[in-house]
Amino acid sequence: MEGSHSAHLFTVLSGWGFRYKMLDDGRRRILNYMMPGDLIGLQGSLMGEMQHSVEALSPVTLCVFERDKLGTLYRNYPDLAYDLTWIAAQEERILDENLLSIGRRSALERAAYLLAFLYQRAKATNLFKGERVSIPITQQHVADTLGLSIVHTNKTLKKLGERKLIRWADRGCDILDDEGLMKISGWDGYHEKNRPFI
Amino acid sequence: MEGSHSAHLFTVLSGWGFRYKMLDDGRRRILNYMMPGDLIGLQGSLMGEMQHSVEALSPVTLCVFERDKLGTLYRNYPDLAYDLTWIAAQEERILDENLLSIGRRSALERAAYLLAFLYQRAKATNLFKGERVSIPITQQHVADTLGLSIVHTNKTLKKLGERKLIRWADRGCDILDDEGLMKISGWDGYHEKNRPFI
DNA sequence: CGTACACTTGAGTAGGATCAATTGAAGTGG
DNA sequence: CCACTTCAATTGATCCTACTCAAGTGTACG
Repeated sequence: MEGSHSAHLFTVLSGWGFRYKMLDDGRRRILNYMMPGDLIGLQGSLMGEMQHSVEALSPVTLCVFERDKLGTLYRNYPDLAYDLTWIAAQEERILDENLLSIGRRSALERAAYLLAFLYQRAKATNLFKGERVSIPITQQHVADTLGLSIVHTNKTLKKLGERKLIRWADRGCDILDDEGLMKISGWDGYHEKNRPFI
Repeated sequence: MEGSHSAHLFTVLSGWGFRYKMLDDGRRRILNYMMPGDLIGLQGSLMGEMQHSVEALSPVTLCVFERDKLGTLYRNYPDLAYDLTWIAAQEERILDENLLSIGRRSALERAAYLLAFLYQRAKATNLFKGERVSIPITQQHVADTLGLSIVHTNKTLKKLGERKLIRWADRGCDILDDEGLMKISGWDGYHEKNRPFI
């Protein structure tokens, strides 16, 4: 929860989750999604207090670090420290991309971007074992990520469905045409090399 | 420039700048503003290539690091390495906040947030020596930050001016009522403690 | 004196919000 | 096993915020 003083820092080992913030009036804003290899709570560890909340979308397993030992880690394991910074910088890069998308693209473009992005990230982390290629989110999640109303989100996703780019199952989305989504969104894909796994 | 392979990492010592990305159609998206104490090029240093461009808003002085020596720094100066991560995490926090604002607030709220935010950050970094309290940006910058058209940005800023919250000078904005802006934006201010200065 | 750039202003339009209902699947408890 | 609730997805109608188009002003500068 936002505002909590967790004594821990986590690495996601398996499963899906998301980071979000709430506004006073009850509206939720999803900031990003968490997948294996992501860090949870770095901000909290460095600055004393979580600035956002985190929630799971599927059963998740985590690796736990003691927050107090972060200083020790920096002193004794410079390579790990470097990896931590790398992951933080990568998260920053993703946020840049999201910001670009939300500020300057239409609803259809944004939706296409989000789904292509989630699909590609998930694929890069082996979240799709075998053929099952479904993203475990609701349309409300999409709306809260893109800053659209649910109604309009629904109509937008329906358009993507009509074009055979995705198929919306209950509580999940199947990607049918990754390339097609990227073309609509004007996004050139997720290129990440050598992500360290802590 | 985005895509460049700079051999350097910089710290801003004085002056204003901003980070941005361009879309194919020529539209610009400002991601964040840079002030004394900020890092430029960490992403580029860690991942080999700049993912965004940077531009100055006023004369700027920088402190230069050799990118190659980042490994050495992590091995020999763990405290500095820790500070680097701290700054990266802080940037992430600011991006979260921007994302929240852009996705879930009206034009007036967003504009109020942006100006209050810039004002408070600048104040925290001693950018305002003496009485001169002016933010050196054009309305085009505001538009490209908030994802609004210039026309609508102009009308929105005018409203803030009518309410005596700001005064728009040519190429600059004076903040008259910081509290009032925060109230409109529904933002509770910039609380940053102990930022390291590298 | 001409050009460029930042800022203004007005008119018409459209993309997405809000309001209001409905369907359908998945629990849950008696 | 069936009524009852809940939550996700869907659809239609109306409204309004912010966009686009189109001019115009004022100032700085070569």
